[in-house]
Amino acid sequence: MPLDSTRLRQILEQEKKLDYSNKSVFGGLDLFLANWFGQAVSQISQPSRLKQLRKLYPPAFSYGTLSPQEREKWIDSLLTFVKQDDAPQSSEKVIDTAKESSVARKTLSPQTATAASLDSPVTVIKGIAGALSDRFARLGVRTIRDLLYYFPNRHLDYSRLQTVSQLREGNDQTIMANVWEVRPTLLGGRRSTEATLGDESGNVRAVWFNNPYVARQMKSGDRIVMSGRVKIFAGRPVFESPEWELAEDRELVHTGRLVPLYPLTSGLHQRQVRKLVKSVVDDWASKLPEFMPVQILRRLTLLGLNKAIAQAHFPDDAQLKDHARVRLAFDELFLLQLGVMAKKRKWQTEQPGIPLEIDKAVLERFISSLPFNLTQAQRRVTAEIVGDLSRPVAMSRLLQGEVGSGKTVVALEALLMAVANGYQGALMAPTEILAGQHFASVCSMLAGMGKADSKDESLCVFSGITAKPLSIALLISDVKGSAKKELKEKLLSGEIDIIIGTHALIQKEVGFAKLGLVVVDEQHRFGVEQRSALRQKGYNPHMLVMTATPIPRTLALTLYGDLDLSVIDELPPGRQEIKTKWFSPAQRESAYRFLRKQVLEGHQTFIICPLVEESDSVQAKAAIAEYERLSSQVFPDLRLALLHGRMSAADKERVMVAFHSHECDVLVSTPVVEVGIDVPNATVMMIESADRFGLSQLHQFRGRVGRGAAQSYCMLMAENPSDIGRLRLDIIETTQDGFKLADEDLKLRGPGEFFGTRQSGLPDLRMAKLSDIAILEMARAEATRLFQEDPDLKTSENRPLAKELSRIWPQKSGEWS
DNA sequence: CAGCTCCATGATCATTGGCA
DNA sequence: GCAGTGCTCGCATGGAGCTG
DNA sequence: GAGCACTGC
Repeated sequence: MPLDSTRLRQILEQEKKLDYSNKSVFGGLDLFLANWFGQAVSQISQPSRLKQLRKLYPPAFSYGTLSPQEREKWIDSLLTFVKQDDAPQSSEKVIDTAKESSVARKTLSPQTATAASLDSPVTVIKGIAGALSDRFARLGVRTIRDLLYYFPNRHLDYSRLQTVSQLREGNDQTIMANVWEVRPTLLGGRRSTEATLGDESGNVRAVWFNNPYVARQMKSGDRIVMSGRVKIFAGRPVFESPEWELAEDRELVHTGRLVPLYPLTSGLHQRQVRKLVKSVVDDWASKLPEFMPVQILRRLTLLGLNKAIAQAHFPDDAQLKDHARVRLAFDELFLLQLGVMAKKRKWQTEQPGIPLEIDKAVLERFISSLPFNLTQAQRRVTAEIVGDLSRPVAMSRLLQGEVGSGKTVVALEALLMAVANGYQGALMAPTEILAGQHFASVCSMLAGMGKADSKDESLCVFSGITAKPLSIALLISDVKGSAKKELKEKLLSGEIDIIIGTHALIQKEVGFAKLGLVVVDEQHRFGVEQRSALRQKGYNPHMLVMTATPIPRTLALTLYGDLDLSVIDELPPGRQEIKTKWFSPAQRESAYRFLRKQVLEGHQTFIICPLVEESDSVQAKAAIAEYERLSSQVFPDLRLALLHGRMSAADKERVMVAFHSHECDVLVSTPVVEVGIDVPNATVMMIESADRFGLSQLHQFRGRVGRGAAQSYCMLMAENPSDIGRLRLDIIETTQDGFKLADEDLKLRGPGEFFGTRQSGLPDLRMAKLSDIAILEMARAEATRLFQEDPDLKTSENRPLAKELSRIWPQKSGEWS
């Protein structure tokens, strides 16, 4: 039987930290040592070792009487002694042969016997059977590996060991103490437990409400480590339902260290999960194969996988915990990146695209027919897109640009190129309102260069632009049966050149004759799946995705690594700054006065009500209520209108049209307006509970005004913003740059709002917060590099990586671009 | 709205002692 | 498979905030 | 008291 020295080592290390003050154990080390050596003598059989032991601990030995220097020396020699004892078990060389026998003999872990693997169900773990495995399954944990990757939400810092006298009111307090007394008691009518414990510096009480059992688990005289919240009660410190465990136990799990806190589901207990994870980490973490190529590990000085996993759960210190997170986050982002790049390469090589010839004449004529000049950025982006179109590879490009930066013009250029080549183009918007607006603005842009011959509201034919007449159609659900049918037929026959609509466009019944280009507006309302749906239909058109949501470049490149990126980072000249200010409740009246004044001057205003998501009845109510309050009490004399996501499309449309034509002055709305209504006469955007929106979203709202010549304003109402809410408001007040705001947004609230990575079929990001740009960049750089060197990951060095990759990525890979 | 998860909350008595 | 035993480990409740 | 391992049918 090998000597159990972990406890001894803990104490000795502790003693070292305390500068050999003989305080690592209450009452001095001697008592403990006597005990330990007593056991040691009885367990050691080798004569030579016994002799060493006797020498270290002669009969009259007393640690307390040694000088600090002597103590240091003595402890060091004791430690070396103990290490010799451990050596055969932990030395790497011997393991492979020695392990099986020693493991089988020593730990009675049936896993090793019954060929369990990392992918075995959790039920092979001792302590998990039917009920528990179901609960774990609810958390997505089915296998051993899942459990290893089941990371804590956070850690509690119970690592600072204190004496009783040092205890202060507060959260993460830890002591090591003797139990003087434990008894069941009645607290607030509940059967509870109360204990008194003490060390040499004083006593503390601990109470466990509603928890009589503790009294039976703890005996007076036990030495325990206790961690938790201390409150001052009647002038004395008291632990409230603290965590605790016996000090002479083996390694501490629940106290006295950085303690992991796992997400739970009902029926699982923190301690239970912790214990299970601990045992799994101990038994299995070292068996995870390292898949990351060594050069990368070295170059970035990343932790090895085994260690990272272990440290992510039970870190030795905060720094290691961080290193572990970096390593694991890197894994996620790196694999994500590799996967995305592989997909891109796959579809680019497998399906040939349609090379379009660039009709410079048409392009030039279009540009010069516009009543304004293109900005530098627009020209640059046009060139990028045109370049893509002319290649025999389907374009897949993300076009970012602020509201009002002129994305639509660029899109239209691309569409014209498709048409000039005899192909069709489609423009898809997230809502019907927007589709309608796009239709209108596209028509008006074209009006400058050709004669319009508008057949009806949903079909417009231009002559004089391209060789044959150019027809543009709007396909939305408003278009009635017969007309709709006709449109579809014309689309199929190729008679319609450009079609504008919503998701309906990619629904099954709609077919195209020669689809050459698809432009998708507002990416974030548009799933990756929808994009790929088109490809599934056998078309392989060029694709341009437009978004007004500024995504920081690195993030965009990673999440949408399958897209190329173009940014219009310049606004047309003469764009005004929108004056932005937040109002406290006390200033509400003056805000209303201001708003009224603007209306009286002939302008229009928006009021946004606090809805997080549309299509929710509760929230619709909020908007309705606000609308009623405003129209009856605040602005009875003004013309108000209401818009929310619960209304039928036709009603929405009607309201929009009415507002657009200035039949009303104030539009009370849910965030549906976020995605674009163009009302140049609107000058005020008032946002209720502004602190509940993300910066980017606020910025989007703000983009709804200031589209005309008049000075425009954004008024942010916030009842009592939290600190970070307040911070956000300050930022948006002073910043007009959407990209900066997006960055700030990431820092302040993480990427959740941005895009759920979840629904997109991408692998989970558990450890990686997309806000750690540094890791993102590393991952991207390494992935790019690797992809260049060995795109198929077929060198022996990269094989394990390939395997990991295919494990992480959902197999149904054909489904999206 | 419903279903979940997470988090904070929950409660007192008695008692003290010995000197100049 | 199922029942019985003995084991270890165990709070209950309400409100808050999030998500389908 | 819930769940689990283990035992004995």
